[in-house]
Amino acid sequence: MTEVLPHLRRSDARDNRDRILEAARAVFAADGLAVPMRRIARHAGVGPATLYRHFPTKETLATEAFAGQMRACYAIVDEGLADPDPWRGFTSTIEQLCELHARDRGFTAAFTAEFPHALDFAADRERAVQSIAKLTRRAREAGHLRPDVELDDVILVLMANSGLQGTSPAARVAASRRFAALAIRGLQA
Amino acid sequence: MTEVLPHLRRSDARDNRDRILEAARAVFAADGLAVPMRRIARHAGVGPATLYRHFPTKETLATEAFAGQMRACYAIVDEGLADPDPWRGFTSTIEQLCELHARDRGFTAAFTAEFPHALDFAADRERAVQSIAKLTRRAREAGHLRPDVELDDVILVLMANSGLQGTSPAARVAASRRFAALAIRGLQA
DNA sequence: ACGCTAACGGACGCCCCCGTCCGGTTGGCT
DNA sequence: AGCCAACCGGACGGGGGCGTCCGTTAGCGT
Repeated sequence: MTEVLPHLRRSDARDNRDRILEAARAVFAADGLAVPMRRIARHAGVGPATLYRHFPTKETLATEAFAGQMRACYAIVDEGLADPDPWRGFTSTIEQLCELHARDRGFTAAFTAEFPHALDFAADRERAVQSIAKLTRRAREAGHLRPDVELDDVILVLMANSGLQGTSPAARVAASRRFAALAIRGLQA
Repeated sequence: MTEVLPHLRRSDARDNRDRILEAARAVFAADGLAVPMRRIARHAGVGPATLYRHFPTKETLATEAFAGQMRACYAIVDEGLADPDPWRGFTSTIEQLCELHARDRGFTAAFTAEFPHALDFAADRERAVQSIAKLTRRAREAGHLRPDVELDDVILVLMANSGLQGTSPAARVAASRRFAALAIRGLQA
């Protein structure tokens, strides 16, 4: 009963955990999800066993590593919904989501293709998709989108955006920006 | 001097070569370029050595396997250029190219990302790109495209299209069709 | 200061893919 | 029919990623 907080890790363990997550974010963002676990371990200055102890699978690692990006996604769509102007809310959401995905190769892969077999993202993703649906409906009903535009069309745009794999991150972001503008015009009434 | 046709292979060799190419087309189309060479060999009912003898590298194999698709690409853009209506030529080219890429995962990868280090496609690709540029210019000058649309925008659309990786081929084609329509509207004046 | 145990990481065995060698097979020509 | 060279494919050694074990280190509580 003395164990009020039973699972506080030791300080070095916490440090390592943080370093691993930081390394994972960097490596995933640069080279996607298909990198060897050991590379992340090396980048974090940690042995393979330590990596596996903290994160038994790549899924668990990715889930935690991308938690921030996931929150950013929520923030973007929530901000879009909070905008009193339906059209501006819609367009800025699309633009920002596209840019976010362009900045991080790994997150894109994790978000769209989910994972070999369903990530913890599934639920989160669902929530985000619901919000995007709401955003889309609102913009359409305000007469800014073509009447036949559905949620699926917006998803289509986001998926297509993930195909923009320029060499440098800067090129990806630039391409993504142009693409978002083009896609928005394609959806507009 | 009796050797009028010096390099006619033996019949079994030709058969195997054909079977390998057929297998490569099937496997590449279904699962992309990142498949083990041995899987193609097994699918063709051939030993690994035979595969490597005919095609020393994956590049050489892919180049020959996709020769047909490459020709199809040319045919599409040439047909577009031959169309007296610049707009119809432009749109039908985009639509057909998108569909072609949706039907074949491997070809998409080979065409866009080229290859680890430049495929024989490079020259062919260049030729196709030139034609697309011509097609784009023509449609723009006819006033059907927004004045600021460049070749790069069309390339952007084709690259984005390659990001549409639905599970089934049918879903990919469907998504691709919708996407092409959306993109064309986005480029239109 | 000291011991206890959580935590570390080098090393191991496993599996899959790669590209090649070589003994056996078979098509094609006389 | 019989020869010979072109051709085949099983087998081999190398390399790399995987997930785990275990002897050692070092945080933390007393």
